[in-house]
Amino acid sequence: MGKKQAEKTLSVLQAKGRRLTPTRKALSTIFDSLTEPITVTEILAKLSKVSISVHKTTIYRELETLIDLDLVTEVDFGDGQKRYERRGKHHHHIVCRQCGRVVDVFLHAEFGAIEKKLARQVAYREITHNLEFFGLCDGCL
Amino acid sequence: MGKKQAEKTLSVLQAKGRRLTPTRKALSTIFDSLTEPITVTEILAKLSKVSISVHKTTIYRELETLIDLDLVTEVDFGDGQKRYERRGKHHHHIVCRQCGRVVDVFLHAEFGAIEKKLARQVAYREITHNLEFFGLCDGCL
DNA sequence: TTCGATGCAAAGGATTTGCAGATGC
DNA sequence: GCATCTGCAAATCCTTTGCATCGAA
Repeated sequence: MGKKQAEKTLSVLQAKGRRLTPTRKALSTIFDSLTEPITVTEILAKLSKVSISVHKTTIYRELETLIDLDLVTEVDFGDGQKRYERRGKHHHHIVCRQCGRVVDVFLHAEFGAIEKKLARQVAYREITHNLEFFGLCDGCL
Repeated sequence: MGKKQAEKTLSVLQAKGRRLTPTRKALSTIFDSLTEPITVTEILAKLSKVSISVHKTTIYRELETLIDLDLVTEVDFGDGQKRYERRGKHHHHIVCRQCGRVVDVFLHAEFGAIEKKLARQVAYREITHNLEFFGLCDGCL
């Protein structure tokens, strides 16, 4: 998926007056290597593998700034921990209930129609949504 | 919406060998009065209003059994606390980002089509989903 | 030098677990 | 009487906050 977006991320950070710390560089690289949303614990593990020891709190704060700058988004699989992925084309995910494997799902057209219909049904505006699918992947069947 | 489903709920509980405790009766009545999914804290507050003092733990355990018996479902608005509502016709919700007001949304037809298309795209089976909408309600605009 | 970044300890909030005592049936 | 319920204390987990120190620019 994304590769070399790390540089772009870092330059945005710099443009916004943030500093290019080692942690920040490493985290950006990690986001490039992802194929699915990642949790804070998983981020710490990956940093550890590269011999970078950072405090949990720092990661939470780092993610907060990345989200503020629209570089990263939060993903909620409803299992009590937040996941994060680099912001890109809007999409959803399907998660295997057994092994947790995640695959991206693109449903632009279909979902656009649903939101339009919804806007006609309810008196709400500026509608957004959170949608995730769950199932059993081929490997687990 | 639901009224007098309390009795049905209680008879199912009884049929499954559960006891009809005061808490259980009161909780069932509360579920009848709901117009939107409720949190554990809100349940405790409602019980308190009827002068019933129950421990938080009991409510968690009670909800667990109600879910096991398919009488109640969990709803996730992604704000860190679970919500519950009596199980009925499958639907979604739209939540006001400002005041939290919740309105039920029914999108059977449309969503059925989406899941079919999804099944063709990915190698996952027994697909379910979690979908909630957010927006600003007319009162808050 | 300066202000953002970081570590550490502690606080918070939701949910879970173990266990002894209470109670519906 | 017995199995289920319940309350209480404590433990977990994830995330946030306060504060003093460190370090990038």
